[in-house]
Amino acid sequence: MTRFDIDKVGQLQNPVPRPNAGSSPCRACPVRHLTVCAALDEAELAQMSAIVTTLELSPGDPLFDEGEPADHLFNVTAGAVKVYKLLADGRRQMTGFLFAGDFLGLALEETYAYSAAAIIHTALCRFPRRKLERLLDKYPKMEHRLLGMASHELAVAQEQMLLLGRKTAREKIASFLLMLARRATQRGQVGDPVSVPMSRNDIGDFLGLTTETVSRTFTRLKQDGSIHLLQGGKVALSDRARLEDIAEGL
Amino acid sequence: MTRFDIDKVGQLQNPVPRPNAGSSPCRACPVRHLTVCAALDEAELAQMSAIVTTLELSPGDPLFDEGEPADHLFNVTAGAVKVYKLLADGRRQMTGFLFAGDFLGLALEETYAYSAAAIIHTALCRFPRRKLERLLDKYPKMEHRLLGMASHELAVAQEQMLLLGRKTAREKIASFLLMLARRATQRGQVGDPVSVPMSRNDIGDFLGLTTETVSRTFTRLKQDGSIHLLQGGKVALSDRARLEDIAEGL
DNA sequence: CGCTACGTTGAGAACAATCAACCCCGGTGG
DNA sequence: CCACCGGGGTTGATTGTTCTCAACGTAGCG
Repeated sequence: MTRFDIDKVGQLQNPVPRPNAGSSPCRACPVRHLTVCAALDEAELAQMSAIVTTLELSPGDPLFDEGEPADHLFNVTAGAVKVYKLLADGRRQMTGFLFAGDFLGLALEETYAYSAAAIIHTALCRFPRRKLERLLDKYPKMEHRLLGMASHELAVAQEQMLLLGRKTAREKIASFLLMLARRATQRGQVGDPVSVPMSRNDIGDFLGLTTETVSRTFTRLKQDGSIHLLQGGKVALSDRARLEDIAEGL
Repeated sequence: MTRFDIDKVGQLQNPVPRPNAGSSPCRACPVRHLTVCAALDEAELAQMSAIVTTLELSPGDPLFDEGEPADHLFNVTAGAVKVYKLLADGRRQMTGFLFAGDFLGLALEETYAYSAAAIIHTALCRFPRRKLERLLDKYPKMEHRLLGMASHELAVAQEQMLLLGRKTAREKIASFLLMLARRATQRGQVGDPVSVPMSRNDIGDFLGLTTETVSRTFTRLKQDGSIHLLQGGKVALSDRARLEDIAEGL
């Protein structure tokens, strides 16, 4: 399937933007308020529009691999992306999941420090790094906003270190579900039956667990009545207070 | 002991700077080339000098705690600092160790998202956040440099997630020693008998291990001939190539 | 000269990993 | 139309790495 399946990407409100379509595709961007571009005025937005192209990915499609020249930065406009690092023997650590409005490529190095691939059908904006950096020089306000985002990413990363280093499987899963719910709410989607579009294996690689342990832990949370597993990768947070307690280690 | 023990802080080349001493204490800063301040011209440096104060900490002294209003940012000029987060029941995750030249407080939020304390005798520069932010508005070049640093921190954090989520105790210790060595070299100190100023417990909380496992793993690496434990918390990397292989999971 | 903090080592327990079987579902092709 | 196949998910049995609990050694400091 190469055609973009709009039904699979619930959050996509508008027709898919085409590469360089119209005078200012960014103006109509459905996720603009969520991301870097929110800070831009008309003139800046026009400049962004001039350098941006859009692309779509099918489930599993790689976006880039660790070590490649980092020629582009991206903004997810719909769908879901996984970001990960690998060890030589294939062990994998997800470093993040990205959804509509999330920015990708903040590490402004010469090569990508991680790999990225689509989880489901996904639409992105792509910015050439060189050109974007030139814009940043011109508009410090954009750089300021980027610093704010990097700063927030850093806080998230530290929270994830706490999870990976010190939480039990049960606490990890609870934290994970609550994080997905919180982020869904932030971008205006439903947070309670929370959408979990990634596989058990992907979740395991995010939480430092195996597929089997993820599956078993879901089962036990279900038996406890803390959650309910629904159709289509949705999870109902039946007892959110309990989940919060579990996530905090109480 | 409240007096600053200069012998314990090998990297301190100059007399300890005093609060607001001289017209421009930053000009004489021994670690200026390592940090944000490297990018500054004379005028900017003078402005930094005007808002900076210095302070010293004894081993174990807290710098700030998670949740406190984030009124200050810091720059370590000598010594070593640990940064960590806690769970309600006392489980602790170090999110980083800071040495001379390292910047602290990049998360520009209203409150600190983590706690920080001195490991050994430590000297720091302290910047009021409000005033520094005003300087950032005025000098985009400084903000640019800060973004670069945040971006680098992000890459380091992702590497640490890989370590915490997917590496064995042995691989974690090897990675840790090599990281300390690399960073010591970068700031111009000796990297081979590498200085390890933090306790086994601190190391464990950084690597997601217990004191005992850290100790046992050191012992096994010593038995293998990969390392030698020396006096004064120094570790000789007897077989660095082997350590590199272990750290990569080979 | 003890006290305390830190480090090391040992024995046993526990949590998660591994190995393996099975189910379910969707897609494919006979 | 249905049998086959493959991927993802669940569950079970067993293993193993790391944790826990405990004892002991050592060094620094009052």
